[in-house]
Amino acid sequence: MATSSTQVPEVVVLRLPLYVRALTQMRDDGTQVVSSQQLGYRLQMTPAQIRKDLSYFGRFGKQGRGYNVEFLLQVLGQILGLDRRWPACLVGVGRLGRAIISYPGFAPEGFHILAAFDSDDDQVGKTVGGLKVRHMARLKETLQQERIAIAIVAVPAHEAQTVINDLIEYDVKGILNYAPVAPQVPMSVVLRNIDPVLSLQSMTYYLLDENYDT
Amino acid sequence: MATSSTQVPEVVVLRLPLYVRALTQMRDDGTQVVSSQQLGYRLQMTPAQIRKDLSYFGRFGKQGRGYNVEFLLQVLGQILGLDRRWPACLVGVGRLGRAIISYPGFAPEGFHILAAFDSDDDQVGKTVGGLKVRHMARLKETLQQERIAIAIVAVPAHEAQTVINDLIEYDVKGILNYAPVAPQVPMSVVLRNIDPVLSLQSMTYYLLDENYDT
DNA sequence: TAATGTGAAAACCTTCACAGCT
DNA sequence: AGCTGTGAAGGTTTTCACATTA
Repeated sequence: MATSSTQVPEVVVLRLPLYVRALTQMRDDGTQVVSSQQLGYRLQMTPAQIRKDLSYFGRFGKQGRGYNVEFLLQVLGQILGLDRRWPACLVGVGRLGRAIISYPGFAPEGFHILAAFDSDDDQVGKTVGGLKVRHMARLKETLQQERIAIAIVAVPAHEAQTVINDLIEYDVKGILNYAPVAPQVPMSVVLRNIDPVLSLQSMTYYLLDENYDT
Repeated sequence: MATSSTQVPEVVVLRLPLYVRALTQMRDDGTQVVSSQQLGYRLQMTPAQIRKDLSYFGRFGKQGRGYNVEFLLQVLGQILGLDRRWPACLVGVGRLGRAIISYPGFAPEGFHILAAFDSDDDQVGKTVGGLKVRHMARLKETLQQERIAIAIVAVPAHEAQTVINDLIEYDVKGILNYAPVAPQVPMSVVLRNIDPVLSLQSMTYYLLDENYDT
């Protein structure tokens, strides 16, 4: 229960969802107990790292046995806040935005897109994926009414920073940004970028012949 | 020119595309010279880090002045292999796959999706985003003919590992994986995962009140 | 003067190795 | 016997600070 006073490294927090994934699948396969060894094998990481990561939050295993999958899942869910609903909104209902709205992977994990916005008057009023598109002018009002803390941004690159500034002004705390830019946000706001082109551009470095190992 | 014998840290390689992005925009804005200070401000990182990162590859700046934007862009493009075309293929033409095919951000960066595959016979033969969908059985043949080294995977989670195994068998060297799994690949293959749910699940940790700083 | 490039120091993260519990 | 939890060691990455050069 007692949150450790030592600050948890961000890399550790980034790995926890990976553990949740693997554990969920193991549970669905009927596994009841798992060792750091087994989990590590599944995720291609060392058992020591998994144990160390978990130790930042408490002592969840049983010596000689391992971790109870169900229990560990519950604990990790609580640590990450996955035991709640997270209302979210989408800004930008172009091709990408539409794909995001219809993506069926968010809701089962508790992320519910409750509103969609666009600055294009031709889009406003239309229904996309069951949501009536609202004008950006209604951002503030909607965020407050629906208690939305998370925004997903899928607008053109040149509009992203402006949109993000608005979102922050209206108290959004987390932003999942799909626009190919590196937005500036205050430290109090959590930003995650989804950028396949950047991923490809670092990948190619390793595909060049010059960089193959001897 | 001479590739340094010291191995470049992966974190550094992951940051280079960020520099490319920022520099490209600066160039388009008419900036000709930039200091590590200015670039750092733009990307929210320390000037020292930028200088150190670049120093792994050579000496590209001028003391007292900074870096020539155009020149640095050219150098970084060469280091990352962005000065080539990268033929790629897509596996899985469901909702997500279709969105990826129509995403206009890949081609301008040299990533060209030349073929699309699906295991669903109802999809095979249809045209999606200008590409005729091929059956998975034609994977090997096509990859070799088109000299494709990069595959984009957008199949359901439970099919991902199988598809990826095939791709690797047929000599794909880089995989951009959109399926919500942690696939196992040999070290010789470069894997990048795009997983918005994982991003959200680590974000929420910081949105919980208990974790706010005093 | 102004900014790079870089050894050295500091901070950070991972792995080791083993005491201790089941 | 087997595996966790964890200090300590080891390795990596970031930051500092300054000699150097345009």
